[in-house]
Amino acid sequence: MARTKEFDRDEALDAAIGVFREHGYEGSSTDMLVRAMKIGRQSLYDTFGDKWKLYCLAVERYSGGETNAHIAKLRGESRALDGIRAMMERIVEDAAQPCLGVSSICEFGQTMPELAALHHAADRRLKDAARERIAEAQLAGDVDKTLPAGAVADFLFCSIAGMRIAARGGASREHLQSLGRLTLRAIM
Amino acid sequence: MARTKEFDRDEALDAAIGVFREHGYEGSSTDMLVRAMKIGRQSLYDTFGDKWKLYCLAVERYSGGETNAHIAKLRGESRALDGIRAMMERIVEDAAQPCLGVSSICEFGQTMPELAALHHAADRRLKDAARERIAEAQLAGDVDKTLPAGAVADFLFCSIAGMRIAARGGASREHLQSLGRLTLRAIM
DNA sequence: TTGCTTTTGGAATGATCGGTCAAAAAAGGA
DNA sequence: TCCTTTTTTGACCGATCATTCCAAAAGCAA
Repeated sequence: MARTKEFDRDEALDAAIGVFREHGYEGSSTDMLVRAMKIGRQSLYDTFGDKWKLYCLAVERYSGGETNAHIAKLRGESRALDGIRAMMERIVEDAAQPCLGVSSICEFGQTMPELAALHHAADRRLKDAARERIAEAQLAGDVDKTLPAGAVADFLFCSIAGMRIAARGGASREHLQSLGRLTLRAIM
Repeated sequence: MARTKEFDRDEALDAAIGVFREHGYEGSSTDMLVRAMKIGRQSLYDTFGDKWKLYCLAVERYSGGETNAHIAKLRGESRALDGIRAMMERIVEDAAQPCLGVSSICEFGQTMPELAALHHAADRRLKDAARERIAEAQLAGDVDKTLPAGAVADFLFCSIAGMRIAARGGASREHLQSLGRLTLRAIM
């Protein structure tokens, strides 16, 4: 049971996430990855298999973290609508870095089953949490009761994806805030 | 002034657009392009320069066409709100094929000035036309008069981008229709 | 036909790709 | 100290990349 240095796997994965977010899968070379992850080339292959497996792990970790962050904001306020608003505000705050989820869907669509499965899993978890809080806001009279909570959740995440594209396309902070406001307006 | 066979330049460009839409820039090889465009490899380089110039031409042609289609729908109805609705319905109709504009922004962000300039130009033309029709709908009492027309236009295109991501992620037609409905609801 | 131009296809360029190999170096436990 | 395991390094592999060169083929004008 010999213990040696053993670099931090999650830390390396985070560095890989950074590269993939910025350049996509095809645009990221193994050299770029190795350099950013600050590990030896062989360590990458020993630890993560190959570039594609590393990418899938990166997407899984990234969307898990993003989902957690979304849910934390959703549940972080006592009033449900405030939680929803906090989630939208976080999007504005973090819009400077591109979203790996959006990038991955854009690059591969539904052509890679294992990737689509990852997205589907994260999506369901996120949508369930959102629907719950939306229903609560509807009971409180803050969100239109005539709208199906699932449709509202889908709309929120559609709008979030659009805002992230807008940000990647150069939209200013004020611009994004305006988009967030109109999104909330749609569900009230 | 010798006239010879001379393949159709626009037709070849359309074929290239098809490849780039599906696989992005990095994911498209010159072999794939040459095969799809049905021209010799040398003709590609003689006519379009190199892969990057071809990509820029493809994006320019694509976003020009998309902008025209959007504007045609916007102006195709006598009632302004109906024009806006028609534009949103076209998104649902054509969502099966990925959008080269979204893909290009996602892949390169603002890192390539010539590409960013293309997007900016198409964006402005589109936004101007939309703002005009939105103001008209506001006068008719169909769109909330308290919202700045420019902000409404931005919101519509943000939502359109989100819907296209959703479609690429596997959203059904009904799903997309619901997103379109909620988008319109936001501005009324 | 004779010419000129355009298009084509194959071969070849050098660079870079993802991935492997083997040996050196480093680190901790004994 | 020595031993074991992990990590790094750099060379190396075949494949593929974008691009170029060149000669053959094809189309049109005369």
